[in-house]
Order: sequence, then structure tokens, then C-alpha cells
Amino acid sequence: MNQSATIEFERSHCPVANVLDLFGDKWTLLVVRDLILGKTRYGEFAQSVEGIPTNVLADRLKRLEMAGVVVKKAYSGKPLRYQYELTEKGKDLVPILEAMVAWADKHVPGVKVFPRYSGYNSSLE
Amino acid sequence: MNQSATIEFERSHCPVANVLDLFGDKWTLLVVRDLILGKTRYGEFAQSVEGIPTNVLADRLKRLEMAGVVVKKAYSGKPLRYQYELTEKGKDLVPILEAMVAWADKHVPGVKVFPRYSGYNSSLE
DNA sequence: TCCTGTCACTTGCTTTTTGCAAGTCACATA
DNA sequence: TATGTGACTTGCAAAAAGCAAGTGACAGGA
Repeated sequence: MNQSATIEFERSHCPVANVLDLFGDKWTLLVVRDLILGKTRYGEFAQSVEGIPTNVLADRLKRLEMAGVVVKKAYSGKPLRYQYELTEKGKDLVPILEAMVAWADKHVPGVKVFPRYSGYNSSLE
Repeated sequence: MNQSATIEFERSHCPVANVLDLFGDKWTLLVVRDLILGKTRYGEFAQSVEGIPTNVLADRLKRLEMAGVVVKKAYSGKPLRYQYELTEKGKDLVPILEAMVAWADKHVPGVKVFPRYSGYNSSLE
């Protein structure tokens, strides 16, 4: 809805700052995690254990789409229904998530990696 | 100030969710970045280009300290002054930041990695 | 002694973002 | 006709962020 060029470098040219401008909140990377785990539909994201508020979910999906991290496709036409998929840009976030999993494994006792029910090439554990 | 055990697993046992509970906002990892780059003092963090509000900075340093990611030490006693340092737990965040830098390098055109003026073993580029 | 400055914050207040519950709309099924 | 499902939207209270200004301990200089 906005031209994407003007949104960039809101804060600085630092790569970390730019990643945080896109993903620096409590929910966005959890939606990405769900996509990596194989979830594709709004209702599936909404059902995840963390309990994302539905308005926040709708907002995050919109932002991820505008950022080119996911694509929204209709998978049914009669009752119009959508599904979301990671783009290559989105799949390239896997190493970030993996680094987080590694850190938590080492420093947050008791965490449990979720089983995945669809596969991307990288392992995420 | 609080017992740290009760704060954990606010949302789920997912490692990603737990990392986001600690670092899931626009500022915390920027402070960690500055620490990795060699900054140690409150005033130095406050001067970074992104312009973190001072109240937010004070809050983030407190949280990072409570999480065991940084330690606060007095480096002067006559005018009482403090400096902050990453613990091992904090230094272990470097791979997460590196993964972010790699993603931004590939997907956000024009980002520039900051030069570092003090060194940890990992490269961060 | 008085004045100015630095460092490390804190306070007050406005704006923005979250979180929660409920509502909507297009269809499907019984 | 009545109920249900999927994908959202709306309204509103509560929490967090952003901004400017203030504070307190001390240092150095006139």
C-alpha cells in the first residue's frame, strides 16, 4: 500500500537495526516459525500455544506480505480462502531462528523444540 | 529484583518464543550490538545513531542485567560511574546477530556493517 | 565560592501499540 | 431455517514507546 523504498532505513543503515525494523517484536518471528513448521492458514497461526491476538496476527501477516517475506494465495474459490507461504526471502530467515534455538537450548533450561509437520531443507534444531 | 524462575515460560516452552520474551523488541538487540562493538557506558549507548530514548535504554539495561546477559560494574568510585559488559550468555548472542547481518546483507540493499572498535572472537560480518 | 559541565539516570506527559472480547461476512452443512 | 467455519475487523482499555526536561553527585575553572 505504501511504496516500499521510503520505508527502508528508518533508523540507520545498520543491518541489525533493519532486521529489527521488520521483525523486532514479540510476534512476527513466531508467525515465521509457524510457517517454517508447515502451517499455512490464518486459523492455524491463531491456534498456536502462545495465543496471538487476531488483530495482531492480521497486521503481522500484512506486514510480512508487504516485506516480501510471505505470499498470500487463494487455495479455494467457492468459499474464498487464503493460505500463506514463505518466499525465498522468508526461508532465508531459518538461520536466524536456528541461532535463537541454539541460544535458548544452551541458556534457557527446559525449552522444547516443536516437532515439524512439513519440511524445509534446514533442520531448525 | 524478582526471582528469575517464575518469569520463564510466560508464553510457551518454544525456544524461539523464549528468546523473543527477552529480546523481542526494537531496542534490546541494538544495545547488545553496541556491547559487541565495544561500547560499555550508558552515554555511549545513548549516542548511537538510532537514538534510543534514555528511559528505554535504562529499562533495557536493567532487563539485560536481570537476565544475566550483562553485568554492571563501577569503574570509578569518586564520581560513581558504571560500565556494562556482556557475560558469556550475552556473548553467545553473537551468532544470532551474525545471522541477522547475513540476512540483511542479502535482502536489504544498502545496509552497512558498523566498524567495531573493540574485539570479541567472532567476526560479526 | 560560584558557575558551568559531565555522567547516569528519572520523571511527566503524549502518542502508539497491545491485548481482549465481540462482531462481521461469505459461504457450507444439516 | 439454524448452526458452523474461516478469515478477518472493530472498539476500547491497558501497556509500552517517544520526547523533553529535570535531578544529583561530582569535577574543573574563574
